[in-house]
Amino acid sequence: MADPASTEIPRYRPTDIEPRWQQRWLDDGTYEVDNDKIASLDADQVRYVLSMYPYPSGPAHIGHVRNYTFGDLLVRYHTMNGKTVLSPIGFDSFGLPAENAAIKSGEHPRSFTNARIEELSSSLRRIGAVYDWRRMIKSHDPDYILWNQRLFLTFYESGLVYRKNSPVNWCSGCQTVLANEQVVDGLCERSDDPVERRDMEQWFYRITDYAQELLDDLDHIEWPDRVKTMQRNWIGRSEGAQFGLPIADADGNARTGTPPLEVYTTRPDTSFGMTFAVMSPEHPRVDELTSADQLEAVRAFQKSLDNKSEIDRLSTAGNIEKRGVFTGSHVVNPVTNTAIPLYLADYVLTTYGTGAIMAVPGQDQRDWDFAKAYGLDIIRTVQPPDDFDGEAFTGDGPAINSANEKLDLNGMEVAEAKAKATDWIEEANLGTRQINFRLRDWLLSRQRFWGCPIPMIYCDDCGLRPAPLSDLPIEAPDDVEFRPTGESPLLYHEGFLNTTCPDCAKPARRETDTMDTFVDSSWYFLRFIDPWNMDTAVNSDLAEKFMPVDQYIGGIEHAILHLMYARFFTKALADTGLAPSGIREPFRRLFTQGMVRMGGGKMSKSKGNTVAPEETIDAHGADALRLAILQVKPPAEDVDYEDFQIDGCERFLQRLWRLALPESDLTTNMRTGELTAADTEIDKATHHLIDRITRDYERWSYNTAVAAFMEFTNGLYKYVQADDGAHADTLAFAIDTMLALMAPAVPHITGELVERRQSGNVHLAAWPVADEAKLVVDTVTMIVQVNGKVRDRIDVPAEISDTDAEALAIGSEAVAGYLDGEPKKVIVRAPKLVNIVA
RNA sequence: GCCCGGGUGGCGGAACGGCAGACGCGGCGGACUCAAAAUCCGCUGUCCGAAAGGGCGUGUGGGUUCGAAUCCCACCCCGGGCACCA
Repeated sequence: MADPASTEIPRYRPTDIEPRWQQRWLDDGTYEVDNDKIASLDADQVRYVLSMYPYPSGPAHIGHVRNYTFGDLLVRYHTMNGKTVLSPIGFDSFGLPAENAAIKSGEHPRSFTNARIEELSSSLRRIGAVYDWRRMIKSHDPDYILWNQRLFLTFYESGLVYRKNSPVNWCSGCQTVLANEQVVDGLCERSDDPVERRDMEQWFYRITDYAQELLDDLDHIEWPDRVKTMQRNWIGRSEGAQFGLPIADADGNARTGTPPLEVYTTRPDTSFGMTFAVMSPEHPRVDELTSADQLEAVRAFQKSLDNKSEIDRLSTAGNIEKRGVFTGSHVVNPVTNTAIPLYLADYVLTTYGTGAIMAVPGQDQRDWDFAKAYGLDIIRTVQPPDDFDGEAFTGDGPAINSANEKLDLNGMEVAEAKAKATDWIEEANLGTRQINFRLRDWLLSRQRFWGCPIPMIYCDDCGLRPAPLSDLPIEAPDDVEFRPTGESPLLYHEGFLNTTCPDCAKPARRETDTMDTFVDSSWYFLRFIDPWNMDTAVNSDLAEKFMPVDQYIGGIEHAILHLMYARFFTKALADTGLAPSGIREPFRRLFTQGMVRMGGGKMSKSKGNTVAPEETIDAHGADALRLAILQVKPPAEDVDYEDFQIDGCERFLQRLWRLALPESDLTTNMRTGELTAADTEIDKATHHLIDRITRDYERWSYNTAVAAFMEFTNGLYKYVQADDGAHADTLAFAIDTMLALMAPAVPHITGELVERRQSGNVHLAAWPVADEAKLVVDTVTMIVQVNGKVRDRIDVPAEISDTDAEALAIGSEAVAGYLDGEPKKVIVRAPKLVNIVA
């Protein structure tokens, strides 16, 4: 016999309720922020929550969903806390994949990209993420191109832009430049031709001007320590000395009239152990310093590096024998006054320091390996400890073998020896102390079509000229043909190429390089503040209100490049007057969420292992998917898609629905009147839930928040099914409170249930506040340990004194058997623990 | 190779230096059902034991501590980044 009541209960059908709520959020403009209302608000009433804008690769994959769920939860949470929350969205819409698609299919990247943006926008709406869509920015919007180009020109005027030669990956078969990603095992992924390194004149941003500030300001932002550490290491500040090694003549004496070879070292204290020197194979003085009989070997060595990546070159794996070559020349170690051989080695880079090093095999493992391979001398200048069984010794210890007539370091520890050696180098006029950074200037030119054109003009008479502002935006043309080789169509488009010189009005040609897409993403967060403004790139008044971004959310894979470039842009914009000078950092707090992996590897469009959320949403609903994302792992960690527990989450939402629905079969008979002990328990648990969820949301512990919801719901099921049933008021408060706490996580079902319970719009409701008095616990389970092992548990009053706690523990029968006479020591941590050391 | 993370039951995970394994998945059992599904309730680290109870247990090896998953050192394995994928 079927229960007639149960058939009448409306079922939880996410596909029925979710679209309605999504439409409502759009229609009501709940998450839109009007700039004209911002002026009257205090900074504390305004929040700026931003998830990194996505590259539009098509419909969202599950990695996107994870990212945007975290951000959406925060937007909704802060909104319920009474804040005005700026939550914009945009698309990083320039880039290689659209160009590759164009080469394959002939479809113009613009229409291709716009279609992908539509798909991605639609999936973002379908997961229930809320944005102020009116502020949408696409990197390829003409307006955004215009301001991007204006910023470039302003930086150019300020001396933050320059040109120099730099190597690119060149495919001789395709006659085009390849991205690193397009080089597979040294071959072109399109044509399989070998890829060589070729020098080209390219554009750079002078990010190194900001190296010290980029380093220092890390101390003032709330970012994960690991990201700060990665950025510090990337900037790579080192203190050392730069000095000259005189070129030796045939007799081994310093040659006159030839400038010495400049080297940089962080360990000037080890100079007495310098037994050879090494130049980068690209060093400008290689030709000058190569002897006739070594010329052939040097040329062959240089040639062998054409197809070697920097990672290969810096790697210490592989046989060192083929990684260097003797130049045939010697230089003089100015400290020992002896001639030492000069080599080239692949692991010395022109981009760092002076492009030449002094080699000290005794204290540097790579130099040690090199010395062994080439039969060079090894002199220790730091005494290793007696039990040291390694090769090069890089640790601290007293200096040895380190004295000449004027300088004696022997016996000094490294720091002292370093200071003294540096002083001496300066006094002896050999060189100067020097701070170096590993950070290199930002190469922003790309030999591509689908990017923001660099607004420069080449005139045969006037040279390089900035494009006039009236030309902006300079857009990539629509009538282009993509060649199968991947060459940029800009190189052949006469309409784009031909212009006139802004100075002499003679025919001139446009720059065909476009900007790195990291340029677009380096300031979009500033444009979101007032994307409609056509007077200025950044609305400074509003920027003062909104900036810095209170919470920036994105993948850990952006820990270095994007986040460093955005920090640089923010500082440069402030210094060039384009943004308020006080805004030195873009993102006050950063959260880097882990990646969603598939079969253990990174999920990406290029690997073809993405999972579309659409089917999951159709089958289980967006709320179940959101909940599964929150539940499966701490947000900071990588997660395998296989581990998502959608079924369990959907089941939980069904349980919630059944319990919270006004016509629930579980709540047909409820008590009123006097509260019982059980009611008080539930009430206290409700206040504890408020406390716990608030703290979990604040500390990004969403998986434990979901556990708390499930635990609480299980408790309520027991409560309503108990013999004496639930008290109507207690239960209503418990359920309404939980729905409010869950609203940021699962916005559709909570919106629907609260509306059906006639409790209003949960998303506009105030965030619940716990009653401190109800959080007080009066009884605690005290742990009694003997030698660190748990032997008893005793319920004690929360305010128990140390003396009483100890007496209780010693008197415990369970403990007696483990004690042999007087305890040696008793550690008391009342009321939680007593440890007896027997 | 270098820089940065991570490693806890069958699985995802929880745990201010203080009860290891919350919560979920899976599994097992029970209730309901003619039956099944769904739902509801219970059990579920491992070894010994009928049970009570006890031993062992957080990648491996050492250390600090009254007490270590947590702090330190070394090693192994997995992931991210390495400057033109974004």
